[in-house]
Amino acid sequence: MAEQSPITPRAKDFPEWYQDVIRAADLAEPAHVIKGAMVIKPNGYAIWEKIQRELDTRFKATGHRNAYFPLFIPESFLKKEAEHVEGFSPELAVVTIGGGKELEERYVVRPTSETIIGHFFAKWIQTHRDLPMLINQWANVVRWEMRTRMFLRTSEFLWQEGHTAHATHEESLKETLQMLDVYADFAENVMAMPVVKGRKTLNEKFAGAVMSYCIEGMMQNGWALQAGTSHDLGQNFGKAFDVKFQTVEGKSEYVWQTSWGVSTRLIGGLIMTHSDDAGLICPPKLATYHVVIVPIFKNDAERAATTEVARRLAADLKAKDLTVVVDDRDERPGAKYFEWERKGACARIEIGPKDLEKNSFAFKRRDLEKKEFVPMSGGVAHVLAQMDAMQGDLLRRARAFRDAGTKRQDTWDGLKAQMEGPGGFGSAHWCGDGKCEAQVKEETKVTIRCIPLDNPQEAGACVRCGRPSQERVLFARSY
RNA sequence: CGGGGCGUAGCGCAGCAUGGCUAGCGCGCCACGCUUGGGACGUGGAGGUCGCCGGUUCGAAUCCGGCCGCCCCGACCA
Repeated sequence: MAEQSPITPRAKDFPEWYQDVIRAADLAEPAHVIKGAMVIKPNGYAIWEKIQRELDTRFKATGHRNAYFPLFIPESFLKKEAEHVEGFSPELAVVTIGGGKELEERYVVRPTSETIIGHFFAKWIQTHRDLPMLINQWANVVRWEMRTRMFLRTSEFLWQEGHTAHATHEESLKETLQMLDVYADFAENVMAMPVVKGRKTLNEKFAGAVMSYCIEGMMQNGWALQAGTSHDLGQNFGKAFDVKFQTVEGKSEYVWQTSWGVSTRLIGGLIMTHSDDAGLICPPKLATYHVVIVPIFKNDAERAATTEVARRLAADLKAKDLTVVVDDRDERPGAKYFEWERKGACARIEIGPKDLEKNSFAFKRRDLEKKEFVPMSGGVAHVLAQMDAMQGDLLRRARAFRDAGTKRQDTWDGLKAQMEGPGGFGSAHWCGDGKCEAQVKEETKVTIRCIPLDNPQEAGACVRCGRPSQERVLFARSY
């Protein structure tokens, strides 16, 4: 009776569990009045803000500068790169009327900004001295989706898109891989989400790119999540938008470009990597609430005493840059515990009459079962140490899960059995033929997530057709 | 775009095949009391143009017609 809207257990229905966690933690809700759209609520947006701050710092540290380009893109721009328009046209929102009048040229609501940025790069870049051009944009984009899932796929989403131009392919490729490393480092060290860095197959690459690279994570249901992409655009957009520069030798050449992005989808990945049946679990580096302190009392005198100590401890913790809430609402303690667990507070501290006597407090980490009693004297240090420990433990646990879910498969039957059963990553040989890849997808809904970078080269036979192969790729169901 | 479902209080639903008086229930919300070391309880209370438009009828949440919207399942995607 006490429980309001229970969270569906993961084992029973994973997608339902996912929605429940988002609702229980008050991260977001479907907009309902707009098809496929969502409202990111303060608890969810706070996570995005931390993601932004961390990434933005890393982008700046690698020499990039932020800029902002228009939301609307002339439809003709999209059409300048053949593969690009073909890839995106099914999911475009198009503006046909402005100010009550039919537009002379229709505007596309950006699904991504390569084209409009290409247009401006052409104006901004004249000589090799203007290169490299290193730009990032924080923006919203719209892709008209049939199938929506909160954070993972909505018709409008928030993201960051880096766009750079270089004098040589060597340089642009280096940039592409550098940003992939930035993403991977961020995913693991901030989100505590282990990822595989890899190269996309030609079927899976970005429309208009020469080669796409990605980081892939494994969610708790064994599905893969593409958490970030970095594209080597070659000279495709340079040629489409006539982005030329004069070389040192005085010759005119097209620039070599890259683009790379991560989106609010990361929040979905965060949820599906760490959370449990009790609700959200968030690594301290991204958590909205680090510590919640609940005073325990039986009468007004105890209330005053425990609340006073709770406030003092809260102040000490806040001084160490932790986000702390003293929950002194007139509710039963148990109800508060469940609420903060749902919302993903990293730790809970209880301070009751017995603690005042012993000059200690009760400490419970969100990701661990046990509750421990900590002397008030070293209390702050203990909490700080536990935040670090939790950050590390979450990554270790997620990595162990990912590794256990990654299996070498040398036969088609073996791979199929894994994909139809527990899922996870199937590491298997592939001949490199897109037809084989398509066949696999047709039969099992499984796709090649990536060809891991630094892949060991070994002789083998394609798991589908038996033709010779030099390396293994990762197969998985994906979002 | 094909298949299915739904629209009644903030949320979840009942009521509707057989029209009828003042439209119910659970949770949540507000007030007061009592409680507070893992989801308490009592009493009182607020809250609805029944998705929209039209029709049938003395009378429509309920029957008929149209429209709109959203969700879920399939082909595409960060």
